[in-house]
Amino acid sequence: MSRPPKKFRPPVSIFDLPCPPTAAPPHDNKSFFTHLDSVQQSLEEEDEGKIPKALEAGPEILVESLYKRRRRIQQDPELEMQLSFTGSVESTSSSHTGRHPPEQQKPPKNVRFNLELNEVYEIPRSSKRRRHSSRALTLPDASTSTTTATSRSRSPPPRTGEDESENYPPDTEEADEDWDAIPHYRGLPAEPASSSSSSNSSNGSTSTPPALAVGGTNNRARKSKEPIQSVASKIGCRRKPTTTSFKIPSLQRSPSIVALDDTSDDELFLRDARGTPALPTSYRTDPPPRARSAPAATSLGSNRLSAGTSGRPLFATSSRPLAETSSGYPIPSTSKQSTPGPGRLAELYIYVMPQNMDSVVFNLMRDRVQELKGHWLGPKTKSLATDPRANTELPALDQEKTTHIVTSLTNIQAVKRHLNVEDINPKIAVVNREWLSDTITYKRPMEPASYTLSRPEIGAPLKPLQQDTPPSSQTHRSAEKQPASAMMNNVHQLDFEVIMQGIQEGSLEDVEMSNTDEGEDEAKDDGENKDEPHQEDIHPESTAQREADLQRALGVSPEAFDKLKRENRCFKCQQVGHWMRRCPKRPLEINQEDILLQTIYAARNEAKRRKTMHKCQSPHVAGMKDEPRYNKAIIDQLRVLMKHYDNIKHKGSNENFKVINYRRAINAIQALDYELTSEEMALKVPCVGKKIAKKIGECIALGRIKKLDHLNWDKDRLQVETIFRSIYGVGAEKATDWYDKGLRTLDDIRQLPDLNKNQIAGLRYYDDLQKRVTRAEVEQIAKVVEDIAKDLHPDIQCQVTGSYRRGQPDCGDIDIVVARPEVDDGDELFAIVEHIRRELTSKRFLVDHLAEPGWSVEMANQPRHFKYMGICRLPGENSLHRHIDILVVPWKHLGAALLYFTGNDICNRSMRHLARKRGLRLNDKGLYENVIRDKHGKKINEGQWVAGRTEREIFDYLKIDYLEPFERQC
DNA sequence: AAACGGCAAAC
DNA sequence: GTTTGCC
DNA sequence: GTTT
Ligand SMILES: Nc1ccn([C@H]2C[C@H](O)[C@@H](COP(=O)(O)OP(=O)(O)OP(=O)(O)O)O2)c(=O)n1
Ligand SMILES: [Mn+2]
Repeated sequence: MSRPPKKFRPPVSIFDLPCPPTAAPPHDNKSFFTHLDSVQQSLEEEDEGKIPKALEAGPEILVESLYKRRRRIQQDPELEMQLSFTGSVESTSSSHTGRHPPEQQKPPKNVRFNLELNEVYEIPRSSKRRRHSSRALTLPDASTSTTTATSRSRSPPPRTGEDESENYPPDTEEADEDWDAIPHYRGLPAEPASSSSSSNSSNGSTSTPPALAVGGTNNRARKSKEPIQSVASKIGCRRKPTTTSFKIPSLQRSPSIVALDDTSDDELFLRDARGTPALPTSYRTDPPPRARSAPAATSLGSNRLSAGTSGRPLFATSSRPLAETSSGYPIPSTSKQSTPGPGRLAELYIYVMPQNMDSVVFNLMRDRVQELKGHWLGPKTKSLATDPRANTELPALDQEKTTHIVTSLTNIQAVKRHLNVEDINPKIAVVNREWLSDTITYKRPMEPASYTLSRPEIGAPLKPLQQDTPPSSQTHRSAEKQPASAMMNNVHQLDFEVIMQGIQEGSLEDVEMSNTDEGEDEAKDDGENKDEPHQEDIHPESTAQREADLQRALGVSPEAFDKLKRENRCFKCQQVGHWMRRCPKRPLEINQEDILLQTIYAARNEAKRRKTMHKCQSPHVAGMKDEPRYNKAIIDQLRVLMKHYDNIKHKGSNENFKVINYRRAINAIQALDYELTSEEMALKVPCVGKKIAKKIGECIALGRIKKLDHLNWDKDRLQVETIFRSIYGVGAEKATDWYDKGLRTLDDIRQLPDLNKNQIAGLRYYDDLQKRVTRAEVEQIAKVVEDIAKDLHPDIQCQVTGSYRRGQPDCGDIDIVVARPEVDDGDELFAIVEHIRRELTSKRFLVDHLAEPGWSVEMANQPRHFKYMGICRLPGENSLHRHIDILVVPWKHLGAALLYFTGNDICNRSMRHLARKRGLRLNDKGLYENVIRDKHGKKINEGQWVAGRTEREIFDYLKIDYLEPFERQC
């Protein structure tokens, strides 16, 4: 999407070095530190009231500088208020905008409605983001008891304690720490099957070495004081003298590398020692009242509030006051304008504020307004990739011309602040976005009083209206107090509108959209609360039709449907107390819903049932590999077939998925603990369909899959290409390419002049890399990395992931996730990965680099991660070269990173697929909601980060049972 | 009939 | 921009 | 190749 980040790493390859390579510690990352210096300098200049040098240094530095400055300001809410508008940077917004030409902003026609929906059907999402934005250091003992509460409290939709207990069956409630699942990891004797997971879990959490956490607290407090200081500490890191001795890790002691605590504690959030964002206290106290609909006339008084709106009943998820007609339809602004039609908006001069709006939606709004001949006064575009922290310069507000200010902000102060005005002409109506939605929908101006901001005045007492609350007794009670008609109009109507849309879109589950901030998580720091009540788009002309459709879709009789409606019951579960969109039964049972997850749970149940996990958790036990396996012939033959298809697959064809599915099927069969004795039986196995079942049938009957014999495959090609592909950096294409060129052996390949550096390394260490790594060696290697990392910061935490964490008996490589409590800043993390890389390279532990992370100005200070991939080797004559992957991640992404890096790949793909089906997006940083995709499934916005701090959080959000790492062997 | 992971370096 | 390969 |  955007141009590749500027890497400052010179294109020199250390692979040009003579063999055996001793990996000259590459080039210091000069520009990174140059950058740090310049940032520090400009900060100091700013402190002295000078114009920062950076102002002359070009946009990127400027942005950086401003950001730093902003961060400092954030520590002082008051200062922040004053300054949040002064630091706008033309260059950022324009340059970003430039990368997204208008036509890209405009999605294809068929997406539109969707987008609009996204905009219209938003669900208040209380100030969850805030809670993510900074996190108190979790003290080990506290964490144990609060972990579950934490993840619960964050699981949307909000649920009551009652619901939660439903959702947290005792056996999944606990024990997500691997050192419990894998006792020896901690140096404990393996004795797993006996101890229940529950007793294990508390053990695990509390056994986190307290020293680390405590040290972290102190550190954190110091570090967070001043960005300058943190910059300085980075520089200090550069100057850190290189230690010379290389310690051979003790083979006796188990590495203490297991200290990563994959838990969090929201309750401790407020005492965040790091002093992160320093949000105004009103946003830090929790829980912020959620979903208040603006009592219409409260406080926009000065901004043209029409009479007659206050006192209207306001219900549920809508802030739109009801018309007396009980129709619930929006009220046209004045009678004289009430004839809808094109050109009806010609008298409107609309200023739409981009804050808190999805760029796609924003740009759609603009198009619609212009189509309807309205005048657009706000910013012309909002680009997809604009850094939400950069204050984009808004066009000045024309106090005379403007008729409406449309905003997603929740209070008038914020509006003024963002517009950089003292006051707003009372003639200008300040309205929420639903005003615009309805105005567009009905092609005529709506009555502004029905669309007031949700929190007109900061600090104004909020009416304790129940809305958007989880199905709880409380909700229930108050809900029932509402006149039924009102509730119908507001809630049920909303629900079936939304659901109908979902039906039309082919998915019931994907329609839940929420507020539309985009971009990376909590970057925003406005004082705004996000729980603006949402409004629903109402299409009177089609309501009846949709209702009928919904009734049919739900499979109930019209009478029953009517009854549900009358009695305010959830359409889905038919219970009272919540509505469909808040139905705790949502989503449907996973096993019915997602076949891929079926394979996961098959593996899980298998693992549990057999209770053999302890075998593979111990390094000294052969593990699953040697276990008696059922269906061996079937598996082996399917494997051959898969390999064949894998090799002959052509891009663009189905072969890819064929192979994937073969793999799934094979894995599913592998998880069985019984012999397949018939085709029908095989058909029941997840991911085994007609064709594979038939082959299995053949195998059972004849001992051989017929296809294998009639395959006109090129056996030599398969064999050779398989070898080629086992070279790191070589895939199917390259292998075929080489075979076609007549190359047949590794030595042939070694002669090639145009190998890339990964292929060179792959060849150089080919023999070693083919060998599996014992768990014991993984631990030794991890210890080396951990020690070095802790040299830099003693509170850094490391965790071995990959197949090791899944308890596999041996590993293809070493995968390590590194994080530092509370640290999200990419620059700091980069300093960590650089430190590890440099130190271990100079110790000759790292001998080659396969992929080194790059730092780029554009991404400065972003909460990003860094992946290092290289070749390492323990000291000693006989040690082999090993592939090592080190992932340094922001603290807040730790859970997502662990989930991703623990795998296995199938599990990841399944979970991502599931997320996707629900309109979410899962990656190694977290779970994002509100993702809009084009018709090819390509995402067109980032979505909002909603989970990722802990693994459990992600499982919770996806509403699937937590899977222990060893249960992720899909 | 339309899904099937996400990312980024390399091309 | 698309392809290739990786986790 | 399998599933919804
Ligand atoms: N196609 C893939 C491959 C890997 N991964 C993730 C999950 C893996 O667990 C993790 C590490 O990748 P590895 O290649 O190291 O795989 P494993 O550690 O699972 O197995 P091995 O024993 O081969 O290292 O990366 C993924 O998401 N998708
Ligand atoms: Mn691995």
